[in-house]
Amino acid sequence: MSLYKDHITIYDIARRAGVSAATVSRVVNNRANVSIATRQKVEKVIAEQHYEPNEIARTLHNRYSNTIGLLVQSLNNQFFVRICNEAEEACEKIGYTLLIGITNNNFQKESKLLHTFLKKQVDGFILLGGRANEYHPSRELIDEMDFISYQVPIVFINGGVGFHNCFSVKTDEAGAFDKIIQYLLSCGHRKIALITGQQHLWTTDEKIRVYKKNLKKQRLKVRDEWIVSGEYTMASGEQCMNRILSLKEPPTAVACTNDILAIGAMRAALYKGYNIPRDISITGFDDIFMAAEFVPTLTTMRQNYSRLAVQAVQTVVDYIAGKEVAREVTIDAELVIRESSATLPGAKPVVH
Amino acid sequence: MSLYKDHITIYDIARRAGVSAATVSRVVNNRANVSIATRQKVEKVIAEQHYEPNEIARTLHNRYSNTIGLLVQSLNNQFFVRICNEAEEACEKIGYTLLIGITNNNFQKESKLLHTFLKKQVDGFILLGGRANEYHPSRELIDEMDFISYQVPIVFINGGVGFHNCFSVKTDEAGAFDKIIQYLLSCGHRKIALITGQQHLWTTDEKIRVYKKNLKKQRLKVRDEWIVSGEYTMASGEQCMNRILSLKEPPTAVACTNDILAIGAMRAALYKGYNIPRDISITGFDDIFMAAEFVPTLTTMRQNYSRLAVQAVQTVVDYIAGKEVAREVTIDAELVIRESSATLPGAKPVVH
DNA sequence: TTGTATGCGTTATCAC
DNA sequence: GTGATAACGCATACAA
Repeated sequence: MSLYKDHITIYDIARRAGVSAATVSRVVNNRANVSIATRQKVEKVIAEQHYEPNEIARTLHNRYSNTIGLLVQSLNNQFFVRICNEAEEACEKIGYTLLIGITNNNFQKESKLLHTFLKKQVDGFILLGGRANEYHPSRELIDEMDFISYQVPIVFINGGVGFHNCFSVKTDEAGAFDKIIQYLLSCGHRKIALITGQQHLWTTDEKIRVYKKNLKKQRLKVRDEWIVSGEYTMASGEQCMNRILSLKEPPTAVACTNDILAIGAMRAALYKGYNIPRDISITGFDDIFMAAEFVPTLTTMRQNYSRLAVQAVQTVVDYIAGKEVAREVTIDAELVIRESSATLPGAKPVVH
Repeated sequence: MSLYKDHITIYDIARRAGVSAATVSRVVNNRANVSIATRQKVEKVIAEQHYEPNEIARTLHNRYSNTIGLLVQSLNNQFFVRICNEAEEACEKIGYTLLIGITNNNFQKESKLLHTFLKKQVDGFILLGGRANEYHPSRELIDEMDFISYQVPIVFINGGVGFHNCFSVKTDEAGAFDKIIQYLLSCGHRKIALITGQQHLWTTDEKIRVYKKNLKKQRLKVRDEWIVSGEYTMASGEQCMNRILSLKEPPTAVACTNDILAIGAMRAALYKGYNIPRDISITGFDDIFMAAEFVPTLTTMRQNYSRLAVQAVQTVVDYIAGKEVAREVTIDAELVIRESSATLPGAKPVVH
């Protein structure tokens, strides 16, 4: 490897400005104890030479890299993308760099990235999706998280149940799903089916629970064949919907546990010639961009992306600054009514 | 900031193993000149202590961080996301880390990220979208790129015209757009409109040129009102399409310069009650995931994401390894015929 | 206010 | 085959 990197260092500046490296450092870091004359002299040389401090050397000395590692399951789900965007912005605002790692829901890769980033001295982790969302994490996973969180803070977004030493920022998924199911009920729907992604994920199981609870409260029968679980992909949403549409007694509404599934479900219904929402209502969860772009547009719960991300970043930063930090923060979601859901005759919808 | 980081260092291992730090380093780096006995002894301690070398210190010494910075315009366009994914995978395979920065098409942010990453000692840059796509880059931009590329290699993906010191990996956009226009012509379409994003972008202007060239070759009139330019958003695609549909003499086909625009165009047509492709054919460019997910699915040109990304990463790595590297690499795209385009009576489509 | 010396964790050079 | 030492670029404690 040819060594062609040849950077200007603090010593070059010092020599040219006729001062010591320490003084240059003071100027660069805006320390008070530098005379105006010296400061100006040094600043002039810095500008002339386009000097930029070496962050690697800084990190080695300071022990802090001003970098946060964000491990995300996939960037194919716009939900994750929006969180990344917001987190990146939040980081930039406070002079941090966000290191994004894509795990592809591959446990090994997730583990590898965790260590790679740790070796790069990230100051903390934000975990989004992936195995941390398991409802019942394995002993091995817990051990790994303990190993990491012993060194730097870990913040989960919408996940991380059962990791005692970590932090968690999450949408009030139960409350949010409650809202949308109650909305469908208030629209007069009595035959409501449920399409979910993988079970045993925190975000899935909570919603199934809320769905059942609401039906029971309305004294409606919970039918097993109306609860169809696949995985969180559009193709799976289609398959689940096809299953539902082929039932002897199809429902009038289908609630999906995320938007990707809902859009898959809409595709399936559209292909079979159904009119949405006239023939069947469909709802999602997340409010990804596509929810407003598909035809018809999707009724869904909007997660507060910005607050989720900002809170996660802030938690890392506050923690390493030694501040007192809440172990768990819950954030509300908002019902967004669009074209994919209809009100049945005689009903008057209630929005909470 | 409380200093709670307290890592195990090579000296800790050395002390515990009863050897010198130099020897531990040799073991860690798999150097040959270490006796088997010593090696095993050291490895045992490393495993026991869960020692992981500090990459920051390594980078400071080696001058190489094994990190590549990827500046991307946005992660909301799935095209960019796929490139990021592929690049990240390519990096991981060769022990590199990909540092993703999101510029939001904000020139200032792009510039800032460039310097931030440089200070973090990235070994090279990959630039995806953003101002580098300008057909005629400003003097100021060229100067900035020169400043950077003097220090580390810069590789543009689908852009970077006019930066003499940089590298470029690009889809053969002209050839690819040629294919899809010729396909539409071979389907019998004679009235073909064009929807584009911002002009003065390399990727836009090339396609306009190819569009005009093909019409002229067929002795078809190039009508100004059939060339509608907006920006690369779905909403803009809708607006452009509405403009086209309100013409006295609407076309039978609309070619769009990317998939996002095409999906916007389809939305607009669907809302007005048009049947696609019976009433009007629509084509895109890129083959993002949504192209296969929208109803109807979109006929488009598939860019070779994997090759684009792998080639870009390889270019950086080869260059810093001192190898001879091609300044420009062009990669073919592939026509993907789906539901959104129809063949007019009597025509027989030709696929190149 | 400024300079000197030292350490951050690692690797390379040079002895032994 | 192994160890001592210097250097990477920066920032701080301490001295002046």
